[in-house]
Amino acid sequence: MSDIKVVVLVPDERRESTVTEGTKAWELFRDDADVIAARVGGDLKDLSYELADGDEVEGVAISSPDGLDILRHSTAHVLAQAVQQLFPAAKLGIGPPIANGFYYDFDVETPFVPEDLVKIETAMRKIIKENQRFSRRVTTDADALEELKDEPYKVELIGLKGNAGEAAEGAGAEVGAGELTIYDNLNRNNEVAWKDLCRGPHLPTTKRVPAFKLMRSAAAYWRGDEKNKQLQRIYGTAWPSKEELDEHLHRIEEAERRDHRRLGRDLDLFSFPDEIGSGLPVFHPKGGVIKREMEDYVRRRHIEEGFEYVGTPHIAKEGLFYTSGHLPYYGEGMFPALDVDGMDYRLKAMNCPMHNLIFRSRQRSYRELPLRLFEFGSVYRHEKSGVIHGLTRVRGFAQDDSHSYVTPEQAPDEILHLLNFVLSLLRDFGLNDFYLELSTRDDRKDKFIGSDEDWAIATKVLEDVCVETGLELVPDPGGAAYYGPKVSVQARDAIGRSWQMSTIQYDFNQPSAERFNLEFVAADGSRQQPVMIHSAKFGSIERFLGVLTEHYAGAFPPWLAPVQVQGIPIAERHNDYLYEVAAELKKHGIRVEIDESDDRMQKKIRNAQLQKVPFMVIAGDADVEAGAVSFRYRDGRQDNGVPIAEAVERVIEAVTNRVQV
RNA sequence: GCCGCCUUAGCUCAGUCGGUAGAGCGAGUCACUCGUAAUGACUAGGUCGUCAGUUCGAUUCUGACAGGCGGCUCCA
Repeated sequence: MSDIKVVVLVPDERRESTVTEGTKAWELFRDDADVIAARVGGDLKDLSYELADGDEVEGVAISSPDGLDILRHSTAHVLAQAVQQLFPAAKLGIGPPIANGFYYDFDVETPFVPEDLVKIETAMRKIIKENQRFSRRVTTDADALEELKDEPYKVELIGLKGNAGEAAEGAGAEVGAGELTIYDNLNRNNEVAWKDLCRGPHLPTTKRVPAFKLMRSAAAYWRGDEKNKQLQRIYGTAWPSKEELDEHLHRIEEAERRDHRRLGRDLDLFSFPDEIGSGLPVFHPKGGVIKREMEDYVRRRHIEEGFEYVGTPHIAKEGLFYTSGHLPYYGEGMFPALDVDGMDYRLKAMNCPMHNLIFRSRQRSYRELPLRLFEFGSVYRHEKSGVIHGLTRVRGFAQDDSHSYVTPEQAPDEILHLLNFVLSLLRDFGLNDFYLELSTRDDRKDKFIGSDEDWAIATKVLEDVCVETGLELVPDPGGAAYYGPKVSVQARDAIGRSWQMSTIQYDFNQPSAERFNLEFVAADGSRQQPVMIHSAKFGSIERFLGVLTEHYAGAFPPWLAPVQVQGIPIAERHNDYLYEVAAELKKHGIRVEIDESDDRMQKKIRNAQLQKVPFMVIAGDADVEAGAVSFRYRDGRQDNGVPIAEAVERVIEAVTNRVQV
């Protein structure tokens, strides 16, 4: 047996090494228990990979991004084996790793119930304990088809191999594009305990799954198409250690604690009365304060940025939405027609057609451009019943919607202007972490209108502007509106979740002669067609309020807080004194309430704390005598003996500067 | 829209193997007037989501509908 040379890549070092032919990758990393796979010349391999002369080999640690995927995908195999053990009739779908975990789809007669998950988890632990070896075996299409003839979904995937573009998301983990492989799970006697079509790589053995948990089961369409059969999907999570699993579960709890639907009730912000209908929120007085503050601020900023505030009705004759193209392309998203004296009216699902009519209401000159129209437009969308979610997906909402009418030459500057404006607004509301998404047309021509050339121009304009911001840019093919491409701003919240906020869309279709036939008179006296740029800064006021609630976990910055100052008298005789302090604050527009219930002051502090009021001013005998208050922040910090004037100043300062406390 | 689960007091939840229900918090009343996250006592509050069916009898079993939750699909 001859020697071969390999290079082991360790951080900042290339370590040349001579090994005998037939050496497996694991032998290079036997001292490092964290290494669960190898990257050879850029490709991920099992640790059982047999080294070849000249290979450059790097260990893949379990906690690296690739390592986590391998761990999770391997855990998905353990899940599938356990399911087929307990439910022999279950047919396998796909089982890829996903963010924080994995899933596996099964075709079973009866959906899984929570008790099933408990049993499956137990079976999985047994498989892990058995320390089965993941063993890779190269096969051919023909052999695999024969071997897996009882797995109809796998057979379908083999047929798709090579057409990765057509396969479902996640299917790449099964077949990939290269050679077809099957992974056998071998028990201690080297008998095949279970096998699955899979590209790999995998952990060396099942025992290398340190910590996992099954989360839930749900139905999912085969290959993500609602025309296909629904399979039963089991979601799980897996981590390099028990501690990391616990931290993950803790983060989920934290997210639940921030859930705006719960906080909306606890803080008395809004509700969804059944009598009104699904997805139709009402704002209570406290939610109304936040909503009003948001709207006032956003309206003022728009006007400062050169927008003109307009107003339009909630319904219109149906023909308007045929002119705009919304009914043919977006009809099922709109509420059914209302018959008004024999004429069909529709609740509007968007504001642009009405803004177009304002533009068209008289002849426009190039000197007026860019013409920027803005309003909080109430729109109604017939969202499918299963998608409605708190304030983030509703059926009736207000868009902070604007349309800029520009010459094609002005479009890039206007878009950049809008993008910078959007970002500065979001920052004012405490969101600082963004990336952009560019949604473009795909080749489903029936979903989009306009010429290839116009689409190309529009897409280029948006893309250039995106690049100019220097922000991370993620492509989203097929995500465009039917009338043009869009860029959306995705904001990450306090616990790292990203939300689609603002959208900016380039539209050369609605102004066209076949649609609204918008025109302006150019410098040379000719009539030209403007481009319109749609933009919504928050997307929807409702949704943004929901996102902010979760971002702040209900502890809004003082300028947005429904109650900014809670006055807490230590005994009843201090009420009047606090009312004097309150009067001083109210002179400056501060929202202040005095708790004059007969609760004890400890209870009053607790209540203010639970309501997440930013400031508490507490007064007892000592404070009255000194003409001062005890000034408490909601995080528990407190300064005693603060003179009234200074307390007022502190509150005003925080509110005016829109700082968080 | 699809699949599954759920719906009992304002909230969170017990409970009734078919004989119309309880707790804690909250609310109201009273007492207490208190120095940094829950003072005490008492009281009120529920056609058990809605409508049908089975039954002597349904909150409990069955069905439909509405609403919610978790996913899938969708999100102009």
